[in-house]
Amino acid sequence: MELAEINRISVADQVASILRRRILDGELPPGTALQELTMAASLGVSRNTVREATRILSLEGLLKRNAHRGVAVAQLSLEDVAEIYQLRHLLEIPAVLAAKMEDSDVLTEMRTALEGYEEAVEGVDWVRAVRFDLHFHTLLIRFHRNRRLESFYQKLLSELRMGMVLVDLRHDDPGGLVPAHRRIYQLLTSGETNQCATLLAQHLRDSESRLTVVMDQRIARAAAK
Amino acid sequence: MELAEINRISVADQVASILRRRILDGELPPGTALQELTMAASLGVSRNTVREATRILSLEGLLKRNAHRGVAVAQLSLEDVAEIYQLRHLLEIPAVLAAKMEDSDVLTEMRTALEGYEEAVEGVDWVRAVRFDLHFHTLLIRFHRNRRLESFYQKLLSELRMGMVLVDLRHDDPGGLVPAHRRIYQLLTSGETNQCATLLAQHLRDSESRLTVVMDQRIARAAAK
DNA sequence: AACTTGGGAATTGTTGAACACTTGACTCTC
DNA sequence: GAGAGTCAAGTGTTCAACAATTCCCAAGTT
Repeated sequence: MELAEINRISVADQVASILRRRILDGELPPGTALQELTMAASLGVSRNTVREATRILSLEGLLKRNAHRGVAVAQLSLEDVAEIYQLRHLLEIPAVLAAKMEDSDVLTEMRTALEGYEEAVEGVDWVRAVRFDLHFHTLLIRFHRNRRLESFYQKLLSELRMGMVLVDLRHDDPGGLVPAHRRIYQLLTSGETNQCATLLAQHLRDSESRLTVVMDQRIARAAAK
Repeated sequence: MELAEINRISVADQVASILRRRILDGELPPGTALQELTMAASLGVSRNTVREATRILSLEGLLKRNAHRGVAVAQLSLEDVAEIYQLRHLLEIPAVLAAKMEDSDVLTEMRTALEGYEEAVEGVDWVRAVRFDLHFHTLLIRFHRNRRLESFYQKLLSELRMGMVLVDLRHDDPGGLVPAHRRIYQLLTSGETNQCATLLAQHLRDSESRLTVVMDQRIARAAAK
């Protein structure tokens, strides 16, 4: 039986996926206004279907709806970043502390993510690097073995990613955070979870301040104009 | 200027709210199948609007969509309950540990919730009691001062509430958990957060086992039939 | 010149009807 | 009874229309 990949995904969900990818890859930068009719025409679907898709994405936090004013790609504020990083601490630290020897499946996936990260940095592919960076952290959360938490976390990091792909490369070094990831991975494989947790906390603080600095500059530039 | 409460909520959102209330109050028990046309007619709105509402609720986890098979009120499994309680431990314990003296606003709200809980139990109003019980715990989460976390937690407890309002009263004492809440509140007001955390952990285990027992019985009865 | 005041034009919110497709039950045959 | 064909019911999607709201711009007022 060759029923493998029959298209069982509704059109609305497919549209949502397409838009999600475009937003997360930076094709649709934060603030971009989206028109229902235009999108419907360009995607070859009806307006109703587009509305369903935007409804999905606005509940995910990627789009922002304003009644009668249309939807726009959400824009992270500094408060949003602080909130998200607070949650990252709250959720990632206990995750590594809960890591067990039985979690070798997660560890192998983390190795793959790590290698992808390093390759992307070598190839100067910023979008890909961010994707692998955040995927690595999503895998940390998997130590909790909790599906609801994973999907919540995915949503959180998606919001963050939206802000990160936009940072100007000239103001930050994409590869600067690779060594920290490598050490975290090593400490996990050797079972030194406590040491790993402290390193991770440091890494998160570092990552947050990098993002905050860049966003500060952007905001200052935007205000000056 | 008397603009106070102009209706700025879209019809779809209103429909979603109505359905949400009916589900959480147990009017629509888990497993109930819902038909788009029937709902549209009974609510006096169009089918498209109903579809938007069901989309919202399915993303919240209250409804479950099956392609071409309609939507039904979600049904909690024992695994779901375990997952949710794992998250309650992960999130509520650090919340009370983070409680500060400045959080008196939250404490006064907790007092109100506590009183409502006690009244509901006296009046043998199970639905109201569960609502106040879970609202009390939502307030604990507020110590984190994190809006994203609060909305996630609200969603989690909604799922739980759906299962709790259904428990057969003959198999459980609605008021059994009141004293624990009262003590938690007292320990918070006196700033004994560490002691409060251990009591809370015990309370959560207690609450989980109560729910699990009742659900086990329901499942056994359903299987026997 | 700054401020209001009306129009429209454009866009979203909502409706109703239509049609394609899937599902589930029913019947009919062997 | 088991399997194949049939059909009604319901969902997925589209389309066209209209109502409601916002935005913009020109005209008038002070």
